[in-house]
Amino acid sequence: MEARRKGKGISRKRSWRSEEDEILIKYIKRNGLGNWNLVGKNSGLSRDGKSCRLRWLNHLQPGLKKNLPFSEKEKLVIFSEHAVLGNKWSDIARHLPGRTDNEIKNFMNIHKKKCLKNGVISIYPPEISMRYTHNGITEFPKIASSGDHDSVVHQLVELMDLPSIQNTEKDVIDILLSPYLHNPHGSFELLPQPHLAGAHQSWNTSFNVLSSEQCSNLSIADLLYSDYSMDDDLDCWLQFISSSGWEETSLPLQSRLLREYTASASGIFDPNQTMVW
DNA sequence: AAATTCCCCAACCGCACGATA
DNA sequence: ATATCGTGCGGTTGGGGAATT
Repeated sequence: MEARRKGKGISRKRSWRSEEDEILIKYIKRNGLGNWNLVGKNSGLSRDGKSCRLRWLNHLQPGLKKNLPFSEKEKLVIFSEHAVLGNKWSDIARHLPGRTDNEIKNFMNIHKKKCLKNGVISIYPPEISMRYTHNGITEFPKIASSGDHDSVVHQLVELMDLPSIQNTEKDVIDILLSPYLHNPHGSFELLPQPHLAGAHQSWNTSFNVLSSEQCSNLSIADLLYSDYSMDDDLDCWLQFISSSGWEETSLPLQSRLLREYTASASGIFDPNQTMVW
């Protein structure tokens, strides 16, 4: 009635009361799991079978880790499986005892939303996305959310305020990557981009300089997690690039060139420094 | 303190698929 | 072969508490 008065129509949602839960649990204890439609009809609940099934699976069945936040290990499993399976929530849930598909779906949807809001393109932590980097080529991780591919790319284009490019993933990636390719110290660095402010915070990690080997194995996703600002010495770097035949070289060779260059650079960069997450 | 906005998560919807009649 | 039913799945919605103004 309240909803109707507010002109929003009648709400379809009705939360389960504890009395209803008790009835459902008793019914299933007595009759076992079987035909959910019969549960709806015979339990005395004014709920349909689907609703009963959902309530049981997501909240009442034994062994659920209800009210326990996902552990870091569980999160890693989710990301790892999602990178392979995509939105196959029930398949992912099979790897996590006590967790439901709905729970995982909610977690990922919230996570994706945060990534999108913060301008983080890769939804996966680097340790996951690096797994899918082979021979220097990374399969770009799935981005965000609902909607078809084009609409996702369109979202990105809007989000990143890139007005005049084609709506293709390649164009978006090219533009996203371009700032990194001009770093003079052998580490890939991110140009100042206000729309990416705070992006690195999503993993609660710190990101130090990468060694050149690490750079050569980096994925787009990993690059997008860095939060370094552009170095002033751009001209020097560009000069090095143009004289090195960089464009024609293979990734391993580029890696070596980077190493050589950084070794001769001002000492800001330590080629042996490791990445800290 | 009150109003508003944000965010999370439980509940719902529609569709696909397999089993059965 | 096909109609019906039950189940499972993924996408979406909206209630309500938390955070912010």
